[in-house]
Amino acid sequence: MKTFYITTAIDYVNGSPHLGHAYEKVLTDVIARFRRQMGDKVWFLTGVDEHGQKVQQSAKKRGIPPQEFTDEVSAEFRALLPKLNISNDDFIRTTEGRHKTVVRAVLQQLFDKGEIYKAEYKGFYSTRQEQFLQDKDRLPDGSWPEIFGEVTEIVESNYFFKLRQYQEWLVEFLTKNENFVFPQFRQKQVLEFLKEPLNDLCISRPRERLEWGITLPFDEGYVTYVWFDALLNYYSAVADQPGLWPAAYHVIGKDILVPPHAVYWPIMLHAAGLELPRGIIAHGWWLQRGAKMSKSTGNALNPLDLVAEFGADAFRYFLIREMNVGQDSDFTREQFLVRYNSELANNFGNLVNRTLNMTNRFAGATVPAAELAEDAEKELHALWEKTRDEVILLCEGFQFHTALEKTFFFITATNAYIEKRAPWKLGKSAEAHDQALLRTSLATMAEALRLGVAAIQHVMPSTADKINAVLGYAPGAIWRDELTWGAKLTGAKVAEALVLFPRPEKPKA
RNA sequence: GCCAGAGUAGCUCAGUGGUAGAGCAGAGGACUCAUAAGCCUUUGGUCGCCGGUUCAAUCCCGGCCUCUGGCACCA
Repeated sequence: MKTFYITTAIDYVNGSPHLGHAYEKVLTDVIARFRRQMGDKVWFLTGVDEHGQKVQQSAKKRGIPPQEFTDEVSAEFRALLPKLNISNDDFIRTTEGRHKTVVRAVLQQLFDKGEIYKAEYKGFYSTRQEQFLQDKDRLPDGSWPEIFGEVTEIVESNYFFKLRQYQEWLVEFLTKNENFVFPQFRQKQVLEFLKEPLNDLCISRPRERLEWGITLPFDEGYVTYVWFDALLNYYSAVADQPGLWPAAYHVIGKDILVPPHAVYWPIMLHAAGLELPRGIIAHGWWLQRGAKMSKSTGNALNPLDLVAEFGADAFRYFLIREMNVGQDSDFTREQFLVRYNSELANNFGNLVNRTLNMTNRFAGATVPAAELAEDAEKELHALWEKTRDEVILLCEGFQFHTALEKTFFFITATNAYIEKRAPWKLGKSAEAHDQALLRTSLATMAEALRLGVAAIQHVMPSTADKINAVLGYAPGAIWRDELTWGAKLTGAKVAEALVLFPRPEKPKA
Protein backbone atom coordinates (compact mmCIF):
# COMPACT_ATOMS: atom_id res chain seq x y z
CA MET A 1 0.00 0.00 0.00
CA LYS A 2 1.41 3.34 -1.02
CA THR A 3 1.73 5.99 1.66
CA PHE A 4 0.49 9.41 0.73
CA TYR A 5 1.02 12.22 3.19
CA ILE A 6 -0.56 15.54 2.23
CA THR A 7 -0.57 18.91 3.91
CA THR A 8 -2.11 22.32 3.51
CA ALA A 9 -0.14 25.39 4.45
CA ILE A 10 -0.78 26.34 8.05
CA ASP A 11 -2.88 29.45 8.35
CA TYR A 12 -1.60 32.48 10.16
CA VAL A 13 -4.10 33.21 12.87
CA ASN A 14 -3.91 36.97 12.73
CA GLY A 15 -7.24 37.36 10.94
CA SER A 16 -10.33 35.42 10.01
CA PRO A 17 -10.62 32.62 7.46
CA HIS A 18 -11.57 33.67 3.95
CA LEU A 19 -12.16 32.08 0.56
CA GLY A 20 -8.49 31.40 -0.07
CA HIS A 21 -8.21 29.40 3.14
CA ALA A 22 -11.38 27.50 2.30
CA TYR A 23 -10.23 26.68 -1.21
CA GLU A 24 -6.90 25.30 -0.10
CA LYS A 25 -8.60 23.00 2.39
CA VAL A 26 -11.11 21.82 -0.19
CA LEU A 27 -8.50 21.20 -2.87
CA THR A 28 -6.30 19.28 -0.47
CA ASP A 29 -9.28 17.33 0.75
CA VAL A 30 -10.28 16.38 -2.78
CA ILE A 31 -6.76 15.12 -3.45
CA ALA A 32 -6.71 13.25 -0.12
CA ARG A 33 -10.08 11.61 -0.75
CA PHE A 34 -9.10 10.69 -4.28
CA ARG A 35 -5.88 9.05 -3.12
CA ARG A 36 -7.74 7.13 -0.42
CA GLN A 37 -10.12 5.88 -3.10
CA MET A 38 -7.16 4.77 -5.15
CA GLY A 39 -6.08 2.65 -2.21
CA ASP A 40 -3.27 4.75 -0.78
CA LYS A 41 -2.62 4.99 2.91
CA VAL A 42 -3.37 8.68 3.28
CA TRP A 43 -2.46 11.03 6.11
CA PHE A 44 -3.91 14.52 5.80
CA LEU A 45 -2.55 17.35 7.92
CA THR A 46 -3.69 20.91 8.29
CA GLY A 47 -3.21 23.45 11.04
CA VAL A 48 -2.34 26.94 12.16
CA ASP A 49 0.71 29.13 12.57
CA GLU A 50 0.38 30.87 15.90
CA HIS A 51 3.60 32.68 16.67
CA GLY A 52 5.00 35.99 15.55
CA GLN A 53 4.84 39.67 15.99
CA LYS A 54 1.39 40.29 14.60
CA VAL A 55 -0.20 37.80 16.96
CA GLN A 56 1.72 39.33 19.85
CA GLN A 57 0.51 42.79 18.85
CA SER A 58 -3.09 41.76 18.33
CA ALA A 59 -3.17 40.07 21.72
CA LYS A 60 -1.66 43.13 23.33
CA LYS A 61 -4.29 45.32 21.73
CA ARG A 62 -6.99 43.11 23.18
CA GLY A 63 -5.20 43.08 26.52
CA ILE A 64 -5.04 39.29 26.69
CA PRO A 65 -2.15 36.82 26.68
CA PRO A 66 -1.06 35.68 23.20
CA GLN A 67 -2.00 32.10 23.97
CA GLU A 68 -5.54 33.11 24.84
CA PHE A 69 -5.79 35.17 21.69
CA THR A 70 -4.52 32.39 19.50
CA ASP A 71 -6.73 29.78 21.19
CA GLU A 72 -9.66 31.86 20.11
CA VAL A 73 -8.67 32.48 16.51
CA SER A 74 -7.38 28.95 16.00
CA ALA A 75 -10.74 27.61 17.06
CA GLU A 76 -12.31 29.69 14.33
CA PHE A 77 -10.03 28.16 11.70
CA ARG A 78 -10.63 24.71 13.06
CA ALA A 79 -14.38 25.18 12.97
CA LEU A 80 -14.17 25.81 9.26
CA LEU A 81 -13.07 22.24 8.54
CA PRO A 82 -16.26 20.29 9.33
CA LYS A 83 -18.28 22.99 7.62
CA LEU A 84 -16.43 22.20 4.42
CA ASN A 85 -16.50 18.41 4.79
CA ILE A 86 -12.72 18.30 5.24
CA SER A 87 -11.40 14.84 6.10
CA ASN A 88 -8.14 15.80 7.79
CA ASP A 89 -6.47 13.27 10.08
CA ASP A 90 -4.59 15.76 12.20
CA PHE A 91 -4.56 19.44 13.04
CA ILE A 92 -1.35 21.01 14.24
CA ARG A 93 -0.81 24.22 16.13
CA THR A 94 2.70 25.62 16.26
CA THR A 95 2.29 26.38 19.96
CA GLU A 96 1.97 22.68 20.76
CA GLY A 97 4.74 20.92 22.63
CA ARG A 98 5.24 18.25 19.96
CA HIS A 99 6.05 20.99 17.47
CA LYS A 100 8.33 23.08 19.67
CA THR A 101 10.35 20.02 20.61
CA VAL A 102 11.09 19.16 17.00
CA VAL A 103 11.86 22.75 16.02
CA ARG A 104 14.35 23.10 18.85
CA ALA A 105 15.94 19.75 18.05
CA VAL A 106 16.42 20.65 14.40
CA LEU A 107 17.82 24.07 15.27
CA GLN A 108 20.25 22.58 17.77
CA GLN A 109 21.38 19.99 15.27
CA LEU A 110 22.01 22.61 12.59
CA PHE A 111 23.79 24.82 15.07
CA ASP A 112 26.05 21.96 16.13
CA LYS A 113 26.86 21.25 12.50
CA GLY A 114 27.80 24.86 11.95
CA GLU A 115 24.92 25.59 9.61
CA ILE A 116 23.82 28.48 11.78
CA TYR A 117 26.00 31.42 12.76
CA LYS A 118 25.63 34.70 14.59
CA ALA A 119 26.30 38.03 12.96
CA GLU A 120 25.81 41.68 13.59
CA TYR A 121 23.99 44.04 11.29
CA LYS A 122 22.86 47.58 11.35
CA GLY A 123 19.82 49.09 9.83
CA PHE A 124 17.08 51.66 10.15
CA TYR A 125 14.51 50.73 12.74
CA SER A 126 11.03 52.08 13.34
CA THR A 127 10.09 51.82 17.00
CA ARG A 128 6.48 52.57 16.30
CA GLN A 129 6.12 49.72 13.76
CA GLU A 130 8.65 47.57 15.60
CA GLN A 131 10.39 46.65 12.38
CA PHE A 132 13.49 47.27 10.37
CA LEU A 133 13.02 49.36 7.28
CA GLN A 134 14.44 49.03 3.81
CA ASP A 135 15.45 51.56 1.24
CA LYS A 136 12.33 50.78 -0.74
CA ASP A 137 10.26 52.00 2.22
CA ARG A 138 11.64 55.47 1.74
CA LEU A 139 9.70 58.23 0.04
CA PRO A 140 11.09 59.51 -3.26
CA ASP A 141 12.84 62.34 -1.43
CA GLY A 142 14.65 59.87 0.79
CA SER A 143 12.70 60.55 3.98
CA TRP A 144 10.65 57.98 5.91
CA PRO A 145 6.87 57.96 5.66
CA GLU A 146 4.89 59.35 8.57
CA ILE A 147 3.54 55.96 9.71
CA PHE A 148 6.97 54.79 10.85
CA GLY A 149 7.32 57.53 13.44
CA GLU A 150 10.86 58.04 14.65
CA VAL A 151 13.40 56.07 12.63
CA THR A 152 16.83 55.37 14.07
CA GLU A 153 19.82 53.45 12.86
CA ILE A 154 20.54 50.62 15.24
CA VAL A 155 22.82 47.61 15.44
CA GLU A 156 21.45 44.17 16.20
CA SER A 157 22.88 40.68 16.40
CA ASN A 158 21.00 37.72 14.97
CA TYR A 159 21.38 34.15 13.91
CA PHE A 160 21.65 33.20 10.26
CA PHE A 161 21.13 29.98 8.40
CA LYS A 162 23.64 29.22 5.66
CA LEU A 163 21.26 29.16 2.76
CA ARG A 164 23.66 30.31 0.13
CA GLN A 165 25.99 27.35 0.26
CA TYR A 166 23.18 25.05 -0.88
CA GLN A 167 22.07 27.06 -3.86
CA GLU A 168 23.90 24.96 -6.42
CA TRP A 169 22.68 21.78 -4.83
CA LEU A 170 19.08 22.99 -5.05
CA VAL A 171 19.39 24.00 -8.68
CA GLU A 172 20.73 20.59 -9.47
CA PHE A 173 17.96 18.89 -7.53
CA LEU A 174 15.25 20.86 -9.32
CA THR A 175 16.84 20.25 -12.67
CA LYS A 176 16.82 16.51 -12.02
CA ASN A 177 13.32 16.50 -10.55
CA GLU A 178 11.29 18.34 -13.16
CA ASN A 179 7.99 17.60 -11.48
CA PHE A 180 8.85 18.64 -7.96
CA VAL A 181 6.62 21.68 -8.27
CA PHE A 182 3.19 21.50 -9.89
CA PRO A 183 2.27 23.15 -12.19
CA GLN A 184 5.49 22.93 -14.11
CA PHE A 185 5.65 26.58 -15.09
CA ARG A 186 5.94 27.39 -11.40
CA GLN A 187 9.03 25.26 -11.17
CA LYS A 188 10.51 27.31 -13.98
CA GLN A 189 9.86 30.39 -11.88
CA VAL A 190 11.79 28.83 -9.02
CA LEU A 191 14.77 28.13 -11.24
CA GLU A 192 14.54 31.65 -12.61
CA PHE A 193 14.65 32.95 -9.09
CA LEU A 194 17.70 30.83 -8.30
CA LYS A 195 19.70 32.50 -11.05
CA GLU A 196 20.31 35.34 -8.61
CA PRO A 197 22.60 34.62 -5.68
CA LEU A 198 20.82 33.78 -2.44
CA ASN A 199 21.52 35.52 0.84
CA ASP A 200 21.72 33.65 4.07
CA LEU A 201 18.48 33.59 5.98
CA CYS A 202 17.96 35.46 9.24
CA ILE A 203 16.16 33.04 11.52
CA SER A 204 15.97 34.84 14.84
CA ARG A 205 14.61 37.84 16.66
CA PRO A 206 15.93 39.13 19.97
CA ARG A 207 13.45 38.56 22.77
CA GLU A 208 13.25 42.27 23.50
CA ARG A 209 11.58 42.74 20.13
CA LEU A 210 9.66 39.50 19.89
CA GLU A 211 8.69 37.29 22.78
CA TRP A 212 5.98 35.21 21.17
CA GLY A 213 7.98 32.47 19.54
CA ILE A 214 10.09 29.39 20.10
CA THR A 215 13.24 30.07 22.10
CA LEU A 216 16.48 29.14 20.35
CA PRO A 217 17.91 26.09 22.10
CA PHE A 218 21.43 27.50 21.95
CA ASP A 219 20.64 31.08 22.98
CA GLU A 220 17.86 31.95 25.41
CA GLY A 221 18.00 35.56 24.32
CA TYR A 222 16.35 34.85 20.98
CA VAL A 223 13.28 33.24 19.47
CA THR A 224 13.22 31.69 16.02
CA TYR A 225 11.49 33.70 13.41
CA VAL A 226 8.87 32.53 10.90
CA TRP A 227 10.26 29.83 8.63
CA PHE A 228 12.00 27.46 10.96
CA ASP A 229 8.90 27.60 13.06
CA ALA A 230 6.21 27.45 10.38
CA LEU A 231 7.68 25.14 7.74
CA LEU A 232 8.79 22.52 10.22
CA ASN A 233 5.17 21.77 11.13
CA TYR A 234 5.01 19.39 8.18
CA TYR A 235 7.69 17.31 9.79
CA SER A 236 7.00 17.83 13.47
CA ALA A 237 3.42 16.60 13.11
CA VAL A 238 4.53 13.20 11.84
CA ALA A 239 7.98 12.87 13.39
CA ASP A 240 6.70 10.14 15.69
CA GLN A 241 4.88 8.25 12.94
CA PRO A 242 7.24 6.06 10.98
CA GLY A 243 6.71 5.87 7.25
CA LEU A 244 4.93 9.15 6.68
CA TRP A 245 7.91 11.39 6.10
CA PRO A 246 9.03 11.95 3.35
CA ALA A 247 5.91 10.76 1.50
CA ALA A 248 4.70 14.33 1.59
CA TYR A 249 2.93 16.61 -0.81
CA HIS A 250 2.48 20.22 0.18
CA VAL A 251 -0.49 22.12 -1.14
CA ILE A 252 0.19 25.84 -0.91
CA GLY A 253 -0.75 29.16 -2.46
CA LYS A 254 1.50 30.50 -5.17
CA ASP A 255 2.43 33.41 -2.90
CA ILE A 256 4.47 31.23 -0.57
CA LEU A 257 6.13 29.05 -3.18
CA VAL A 258 9.16 31.24 -3.83
CA PRO A 259 11.17 31.39 -1.74
CA PRO A 260 9.76 29.66 1.36
CA HIS A 261 8.52 26.29 0.12
CA ALA A 262 10.64 25.87 -2.96
CA VAL A 263 13.89 27.27 -1.61
CA TYR A 264 14.10 27.52 2.19
CA TRP A 265 12.27 24.31 2.94
CA PRO A 266 14.25 21.94 0.70
CA ILE A 267 17.51 23.48 1.86
CA MET A 268 16.52 23.30 5.52
CA LEU A 269 15.68 19.62 5.20
CA HIS A 270 18.78 18.83 3.21
CA ALA A 271 21.01 20.61 5.70
CA ALA A 272 19.35 18.71 8.54
CA GLY A 273 19.95 15.42 6.78
CA LEU A 274 16.26 14.81 6.16
CA GLU A 275 14.69 13.65 2.92
CA LEU A 276 12.80 16.08 0.74
CA PRO A 277 9.04 15.89 0.22
CA ARG A 278 7.71 14.29 -2.95
CA GLY A 279 6.26 17.44 -4.35
CA ILE A 280 4.66 20.82 -3.99
CA ILE A 281 1.34 21.80 -5.50
CA ALA A 282 0.98 25.56 -5.86
CA HIS A 283 -2.56 26.75 -6.48
CA GLY A 284 -3.67 30.13 -7.74
CA TRP A 285 -5.84 32.79 -6.22
CA TRP A 286 -9.49 33.61 -6.32
CA LEU A 287 -10.15 37.07 -7.60
CA GLN A 288 -13.28 39.03 -6.98
CA ARG A 289 -14.25 41.39 -9.68
CA GLY A 290 -17.10 43.75 -9.02
CA ALA A 291 -16.08 44.05 -5.40
CA LYS A 292 -16.58 47.78 -5.79
CA MET A 293 -20.27 47.42 -6.51
CA SER A 294 -21.00 45.17 -3.59
CA LYS A 295 -19.08 47.46 -1.31
CA SER A 296 -21.09 50.49 -2.28
CA THR A 297 -24.31 48.62 -1.66
CA GLY A 298 -22.93 47.49 1.67
CA ASN A 299 -23.48 43.97 0.42
CA ALA A 300 -20.01 42.53 0.06
CA LEU A 301 -20.07 38.87 -0.91
CA ASN A 302 -18.68 36.56 1.69
CA PRO A 303 -18.12 33.34 -0.22
CA LEU A 304 -18.50 31.33 2.96
CA ASP A 305 -22.09 32.45 3.14
CA LEU A 306 -22.65 30.29 0.09
CA VAL A 307 -21.82 27.27 2.22
CA ALA A 308 -24.60 28.14 4.60
CA GLU A 309 -26.97 28.89 1.73
CA PHE A 310 -26.25 26.03 -0.67
CA GLY A 311 -24.34 23.46 1.36
CA ALA A 312 -20.71 22.44 1.52
CA ASP A 313 -20.84 20.10 -1.45
CA ALA A 314 -22.21 22.68 -3.88
CA PHE A 315 -19.53 25.08 -2.72
CA ARG A 316 -16.85 22.43 -3.12
CA TYR A 317 -18.17 21.57 -6.55
CA PHE A 318 -17.93 25.16 -7.69
CA LEU A 319 -14.40 25.68 -6.36
CA ILE A 320 -13.10 22.51 -7.95
CA ARG A 321 -15.04 22.81 -11.22
CA GLU A 322 -14.22 26.45 -11.79
CA MET A 323 -10.54 26.56 -10.97
CA ASN A 324 -7.77 25.05 -13.02
CA VAL A 325 -5.27 24.16 -10.29
CA GLY A 326 -2.38 26.57 -10.47
CA GLN A 327 -4.16 29.36 -12.28
CA ASP A 328 -6.25 32.19 -10.92
CA SER A 329 -10.03 32.25 -11.19
CA ASP A 330 -12.79 34.70 -10.67
CA PHE A 331 -15.38 34.21 -7.98
CA THR A 332 -18.76 35.81 -8.32
CA ARG A 333 -22.16 34.90 -7.03
CA GLU A 334 -23.46 35.00 -10.60
CA GLN A 335 -20.98 32.38 -11.77
CA PHE A 336 -21.73 30.26 -8.78
CA LEU A 337 -25.44 30.39 -9.51
CA VAL A 338 -24.96 29.52 -13.17
CA ARG A 339 -23.12 26.34 -12.27
CA TYR A 340 -25.38 25.56 -9.36
CA ASN A 341 -28.55 25.89 -11.42
CA SER A 342 -27.55 24.42 -14.74
CA GLU A 343 -25.13 21.72 -13.61
CA LEU A 344 -26.11 20.70 -10.09
CA ALA A 345 -29.84 21.39 -10.00
CA ASN A 346 -31.02 20.91 -13.59
CA ASN A 347 -28.60 18.37 -14.91
CA PHE A 348 -27.53 16.27 -11.94
CA GLY A 349 -30.13 16.82 -9.23
CA ASN A 350 -32.95 16.43 -11.67
CA LEU A 351 -31.49 13.14 -12.92
CA VAL A 352 -31.60 11.82 -9.37
CA ASN A 353 -35.13 13.01 -8.96
CA ARG A 354 -36.52 11.58 -12.19
CA THR A 355 -34.69 8.28 -11.76
CA LEU A 356 -36.19 7.73 -8.33
CA ASN A 357 -39.56 8.89 -9.49
CA MET A 358 -39.72 6.55 -12.48
CA THR A 359 -38.42 3.59 -10.50
CA ASN A 360 -41.19 4.20 -8.01
CA ARG A 361 -43.86 4.71 -10.59
CA PHE A 362 -42.98 2.02 -13.14
CA ALA A 363 -41.25 -0.65 -11.07
CA GLY A 364 -42.69 -0.52 -7.59
CA ALA A 365 -39.59 1.17 -6.15
CA THR A 366 -37.34 -1.78 -6.94
CA VAL A 367 -34.55 -1.47 -9.48
CA PRO A 368 -35.19 -4.14 -12.13
CA ALA A 369 -32.51 -6.17 -13.89
CA ALA A 370 -31.35 -5.04 -17.32
CA GLU A 371 -32.52 -7.59 -19.87
CA LEU A 372 -31.46 -6.06 -23.16
CA ALA A 373 -28.43 -4.34 -24.54
CA GLU A 374 -29.37 -2.51 -27.71
CA ASP A 375 -27.45 0.35 -29.28
CA ALA A 376 -28.66 2.95 -26.81
CA GLU A 377 -27.43 0.91 -23.84
CA LYS A 378 -24.18 -0.07 -25.53
CA GLU A 379 -23.40 3.52 -26.33
CA LEU A 380 -23.91 4.62 -22.75
CA HIS A 381 -21.77 1.75 -21.45
CA ALA A 382 -19.01 2.66 -23.86
CA LEU A 383 -19.16 6.31 -22.88
CA TRP A 384 -18.88 5.34 -19.24
CA GLU A 385 -15.78 3.22 -19.82
CA LYS A 386 -14.15 6.10 -21.61
CA THR A 387 -15.23 8.63 -18.99
CA ARG A 388 -13.98 6.50 -16.10
CA ASP A 389 -10.53 6.04 -17.61
CA GLU A 390 -10.23 9.73 -18.38
CA VAL A 391 -11.41 10.77 -14.93
CA ILE A 392 -8.84 8.63 -13.15
CA LEU A 393 -6.00 9.93 -15.30
CA LEU A 394 -7.11 13.52 -14.91
CA CYS A 395 -7.47 13.29 -11.15
CA GLU A 396 -4.04 11.72 -10.84
CA GLY A 397 -2.71 14.80 -12.62
CA PHE A 398 -4.72 17.20 -10.40
CA GLN A 399 -6.95 18.14 -13.34
CA PHE A 400 -10.07 17.87 -11.24
CA HIS A 401 -11.96 20.55 -13.14
CA THR A 402 -11.65 18.64 -16.41
CA ALA A 403 -12.54 15.38 -14.65
CA LEU A 404 -15.77 16.97 -13.46
CA GLU A 405 -16.46 18.27 -16.94
CA LYS A 406 -16.11 14.75 -18.36
CA THR A 407 -18.29 13.28 -15.64
CA PHE A 408 -21.00 15.81 -16.27
CA PHE A 409 -20.84 15.07 -19.97
CA PHE A 410 -21.71 11.50 -18.99
CA ILE A 411 -24.56 12.75 -16.77
CA THR A 412 -25.93 14.71 -19.72
CA ALA A 413 -25.66 11.61 -21.89
CA THR A 414 -27.65 9.70 -19.29
CA ASN A 415 -30.38 12.30 -19.43
CA ALA A 416 -30.35 11.98 -23.21
CA TYR A 417 -30.56 8.20 -22.93
CA ILE A 418 -33.69 8.53 -20.82
CA GLU A 419 -35.29 10.75 -23.47
CA LYS A 420 -34.43 8.21 -26.10
CA ARG A 421 -36.01 5.34 -24.18
CA ALA A 422 -38.91 7.39 -22.81
CA PRO A 423 -39.92 4.92 -20.08
CA TRP A 424 -43.16 6.85 -19.59
CA LYS A 425 -44.20 5.73 -23.07
CA LEU A 426 -42.98 2.17 -22.61
CA GLY A 427 -45.02 2.02 -19.43
CA LYS A 428 -48.19 2.41 -21.46
CA SER A 429 -47.38 -0.48 -23.75
CA ALA A 430 -48.39 -4.04 -22.98
CA GLU A 431 -45.99 -5.61 -25.46
CA ALA A 432 -43.36 -7.88 -23.98
CA HIS A 433 -40.46 -6.18 -25.74
CA ASP A 434 -41.55 -2.79 -24.53
CA GLN A 435 -41.86 -4.06 -21.00
CA ALA A 436 -38.38 -5.58 -21.17
CA LEU A 437 -37.10 -2.31 -22.56
CA LEU A 438 -38.79 -0.44 -19.73
CA ARG A 439 -37.08 -2.58 -17.11
CA THR A 440 -33.79 -2.27 -18.96
CA SER A 441 -34.02 1.49 -19.18
CA LEU A 442 -34.79 1.83 -15.47
CA ALA A 443 -31.86 -0.42 -14.60
CA THR A 444 -29.60 1.45 -16.97
CA MET A 445 -30.39 4.92 -15.70
CA ALA A 446 -29.98 3.83 -12.08
CA GLU A 447 -26.66 2.17 -12.82
CA ALA A 448 -25.42 5.19 -14.75
CA LEU A 449 -26.37 7.39 -11.85
CA ARG A 450 -24.58 5.13 -9.38
CA LEU A 451 -21.42 5.29 -11.48
CA GLY A 452 -21.62 9.04 -11.93
CA VAL A 453 -21.89 9.40 -8.18
CA ALA A 454 -18.82 7.21 -7.65
CA ALA A 455 -16.92 9.47 -10.03
CA ILE A 456 -17.67 12.65 -8.07
CA GLN A 457 -17.66 11.38 -4.50
CA HIS A 458 -14.26 12.86 -3.69
CA VAL A 459 -15.63 16.27 -4.62
CA MET A 460 -19.12 15.91 -3.16
CA PRO A 461 -18.84 13.27 -0.44
CA SER A 462 -22.04 13.91 1.47
CA THR A 463 -24.06 14.20 -1.74
CA ALA A 464 -22.65 10.86 -2.82
CA ASP A 465 -23.65 9.29 0.49
CA LYS A 466 -27.12 10.75 0.21
CA ILE A 467 -27.69 9.47 -3.32
CA ASN A 468 -26.37 6.01 -2.53
CA ALA A 469 -28.73 5.93 0.42
CA VAL A 470 -31.82 6.79 -1.60
CA LEU A 471 -30.76 4.27 -4.23
CA GLY A 472 -30.74 1.68 -1.47
CA TYR A 473 -27.10 1.03 -2.13
CA ALA A 474 -24.09 0.52 0.12
CA PRO A 475 -20.85 0.92 -1.86
CA GLY A 476 -18.06 -1.59 -1.35
CA ALA A 477 -14.73 -0.78 0.19
CA ILE A 478 -12.76 -0.86 -3.02
CA TRP A 479 -13.49 2.15 -5.12
CA ARG A 480 -12.10 0.74 -8.36
CA ASP A 481 -14.64 -2.08 -8.15
CA GLU A 482 -17.40 0.47 -7.85
CA LEU A 483 -16.47 1.89 -11.23
CA THR A 484 -17.39 -1.18 -13.22
CA TRP A 485 -20.70 -1.17 -15.04
CA GLY A 486 -22.72 -4.02 -13.58
CA ALA A 487 -25.90 -5.03 -11.89
CA LYS A 488 -25.06 -3.84 -8.41
CA LEU A 489 -28.43 -2.14 -8.01
CA THR A 490 -30.63 -4.97 -9.19
CA GLY A 491 -33.31 -5.51 -6.59
CA ALA A 492 -32.41 -2.39 -4.64
CA LYS A 493 -35.30 -0.63 -2.92
CA VAL A 494 -35.19 3.04 -3.78
CA ALA A 495 -36.57 5.88 -1.72
CA GLU A 496 -39.14 8.44 -2.78
CA ALA A 497 -38.01 11.15 -5.15
CA LEU A 498 -36.22 14.06 -3.53
CA VAL A 499 -34.80 17.42 -4.55
CA LEU A 500 -31.07 17.46 -3.90
CA PHE A 501 -30.19 20.92 -5.09
CA PRO A 502 -33.22 23.14 -4.71
CA ARG A 503 -33.26 26.10 -7.02
CA PRO A 504 -32.86 29.31 -5.11
CA GLU A 505 -35.80 31.65 -4.84
CA LYS A 506 -35.73 34.05 -7.69
CA PRO A 507 -35.30 37.60 -6.49
CA LYS A 508 -38.31 39.75 -7.11
CA ALA A 509 -37.73 42.10 -10.01
C1' G B 1 13.04 46.76 -16.52
C1' C B 2 13.58 41.20 -16.23
C1' C B 3 10.92 36.39 -16.27
C1' A B 4 6.45 33.50 -17.03
C1' G B 5 1.48 32.94 -18.78
C1' A B 6 -2.54 34.74 -21.76
C1' G B 7 -5.18 37.36 -25.98
C1' U B 8 -10.50 32.23 -30.19
C1' A B 9 -18.58 33.12 -30.58
C1' G B 10 -22.37 38.04 -25.87
C1' C B 11 -19.82 35.35 -21.31
C1' U B 12 -16.27 31.32 -19.46
C1' C B 13 -12.89 28.55 -21.93
C1' A B 14 -11.03 23.98 -25.16
C1' G B 15 -8.36 23.05 -29.59
C1' U B 16 -5.53 21.42 -34.35
C1' G B 17 -0.31 22.83 -40.18
C1' G B 18 -5.33 21.74 -44.32
C1' U B 19 -12.18 25.89 -45.32
C1' A B 20 -13.15 26.69 -36.38
C1' G B 21 -15.27 23.63 -31.03
C1' A B 22 -17.87 22.98 -25.92
C1' G B 23 -20.75 24.88 -21.82
C1' C B 24 -23.78 29.04 -20.42
C1' A B 25 -26.76 32.93 -22.53
C1' G B 26 -30.24 33.83 -27.18
C1' A B 27 -33.94 31.59 -30.98
C1' G B 28 -37.20 27.49 -32.64
C1' G B 29 -39.36 22.54 -31.83
C1' A B 30 -41.26 17.79 -30.14
C1' C B 31 -42.29 15.56 -25.47
C1' U B 32 -43.98 15.03 -20.12
C1' C B 33 -40.91 10.69 -15.68
C1' A B 34 -38.84 15.28 -13.37
C1' U B 35 -36.52 20.93 -9.54
C1' A B 36 -41.19 25.62 -15.57
C1' A B 37 -36.21 20.69 -15.14
C1' G B 38 -34.56 17.18 -19.37
C1' C B 39 -34.11 16.22 -24.93
C1' C B 40 -33.59 17.80 -30.23
C1' U B 41 -32.45 21.69 -33.75
C1' U B 42 -30.39 26.46 -34.35
C1' U B 43 -28.32 32.02 -34.55
C1' G B 44 -23.44 33.70 -33.59
C1' G B 45 -16.36 34.23 -34.59
C1' U B 46 -11.85 38.33 -40.52
C1' C B 47 -9.09 32.57 -33.78
C1' G B 48 -5.04 40.64 -30.69
C1' C B 49 -2.12 43.54 -34.91
C1' C B 50 1.84 43.46 -38.88
C1' G B 51 5.22 40.69 -41.57
C1' G B 52 7.63 35.80 -42.83
C1' U B 53 8.08 30.27 -43.81
C1' U B 54 4.59 26.91 -46.49
C1' C B 55 0.72 24.38 -51.83
C1' A B 56 -1.83 25.67 -47.09
C1' A B 57 -1.41 29.03 -40.46
C1' U B 58 -5.75 30.33 -35.60
C1' C B 59 -1.98 26.64 -34.76
C1' C B 60 5.48 27.43 -36.82
C1' C B 61 9.11 31.94 -36.97
C1' G B 62 10.07 37.41 -36.22
C1' G B 63 8.25 42.11 -34.60
C1' C B 64 4.47 44.98 -32.15
C1' C B 65 0.19 46.02 -28.88
C1' U B 66 -2.78 44.74 -24.58
C1' C B 67 -3.83 42.01 -20.07
C1' U B 68 -2.42 38.95 -15.76
C1' G B 69 1.12 37.07 -12.38
C1' G B 70 6.19 36.72 -10.12
C1' C B 71 10.78 39.59 -8.89
C1' A B 72 12.57 37.00 -2.29
C1' C B 73 16.01 37.95 1.96
C1' C B 74 17.53 43.04 3.67
C1' A B 75 18.00 41.12 10.10
